[in-house]
Amino acid sequence: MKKNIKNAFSNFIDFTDSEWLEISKLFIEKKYDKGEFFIQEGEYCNYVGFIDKGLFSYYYLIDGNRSTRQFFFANNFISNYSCFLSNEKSKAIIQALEKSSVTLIHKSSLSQLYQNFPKFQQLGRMITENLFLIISEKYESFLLESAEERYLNLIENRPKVIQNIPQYMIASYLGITPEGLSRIRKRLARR
Amino acid sequence: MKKNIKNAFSNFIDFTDSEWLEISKLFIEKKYDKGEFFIQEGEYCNYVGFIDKGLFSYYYLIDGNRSTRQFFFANNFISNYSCFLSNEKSKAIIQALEKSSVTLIHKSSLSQLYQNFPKFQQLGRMITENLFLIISEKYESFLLESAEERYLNLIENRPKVIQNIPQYMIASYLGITPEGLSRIRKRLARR
DNA sequence: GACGTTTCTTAACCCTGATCAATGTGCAAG
DNA sequence: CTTGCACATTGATCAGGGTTAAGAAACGTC
Repeated sequence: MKKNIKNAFSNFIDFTDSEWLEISKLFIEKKYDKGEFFIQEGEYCNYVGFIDKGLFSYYYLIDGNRSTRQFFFANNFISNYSCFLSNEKSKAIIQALEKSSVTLIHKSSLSQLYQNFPKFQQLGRMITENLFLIISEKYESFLLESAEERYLNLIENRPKVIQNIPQYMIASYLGITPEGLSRIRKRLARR
Repeated sequence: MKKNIKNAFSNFIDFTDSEWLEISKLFIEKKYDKGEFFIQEGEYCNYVGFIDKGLFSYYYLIDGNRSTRQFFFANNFISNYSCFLSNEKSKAIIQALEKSSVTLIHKSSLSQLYQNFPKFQQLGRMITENLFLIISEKYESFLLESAEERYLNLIENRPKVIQNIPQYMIASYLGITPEGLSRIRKRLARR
């Protein structure tokens, strides 16, 4: 599945086949079963991943309640990137919602890539920019849209995947309670 | 005022005095009067700045209404960084709220720095990470706090500066209407 | 110092979604 | 099958903040 990440990279970086051979040696492929953790609360985050297949959720436990911040879908990077960078323990939890397959890069491998391939420095920016854009969009959607609109957008943009996610997680992701989402769904169904 | 940005950089990058001499040649110091624009809607954003002194607001015009997203304070980077990176025209406006002083770096100068000082590549990450953290915090505050709490935090964290900003901008920044903020202020005053 | 403009406040009413509590549904394990 | 648990729905009530419209205050300018 390394070709997925190769495709993703090649949008940003040109490299030769022999370079790619050396680079891809540093990648680790890992499978996750449903419910398995990419990172647990209190752990250090030493990997950035690229999801070849599957789905993860990124959430906090606030007073024992799951508060979902992100879903990570296939063909996107996955990480608690703040912690990856800051070397602090993760306050968030990242967990597979279904059987998934990820290409991992260890922090030290990334440093190695930065050194051996200066152009690879762009990768660090690329990942951060990627995350930056995702969060910007979410932030905008909170300012400009109602919960109902956010829900409709989610259905629009992630039609199939959303079907596999329990509603209380979707609600939390939308920033509302399960009851709130249930009412929105009822309201929409009446049309 | 270049020493401000030097201090900021030296948290991330070590360089010698002679390196710094070469680097700092690429910086441009610019003064902004109150109301002057760092970037206008529809312009390309070819500069990243570092605010030595002053205050800027970053906003959209939505149906003619100012919708404030950020304030940029002294000793922080300033940019419409998405546009800086993507080379698209800015949809946002960045405007000085008071007499300000900024150290600018042109995009081409930054590329030059990247080439001449590979370790400078970190700068790109640093800026993006900086913006990423800022927006993450704001996003969290929207999910977890009421407008009143966000207002109190703002007073707590930016006690003096906030006094110079008209309330309708603060309201917009907090994601509420001026009327809403007025009510909150009244409620707080009664205590 | 009077005027117009911009900003801020207040009030009445409305809407969205939170909270709390009860009920319903689906599925897994015994 | 049935017991139990997690998840979803529903209803009643409530609070925060939006909208609209009006007036008050602050400020710049002549």
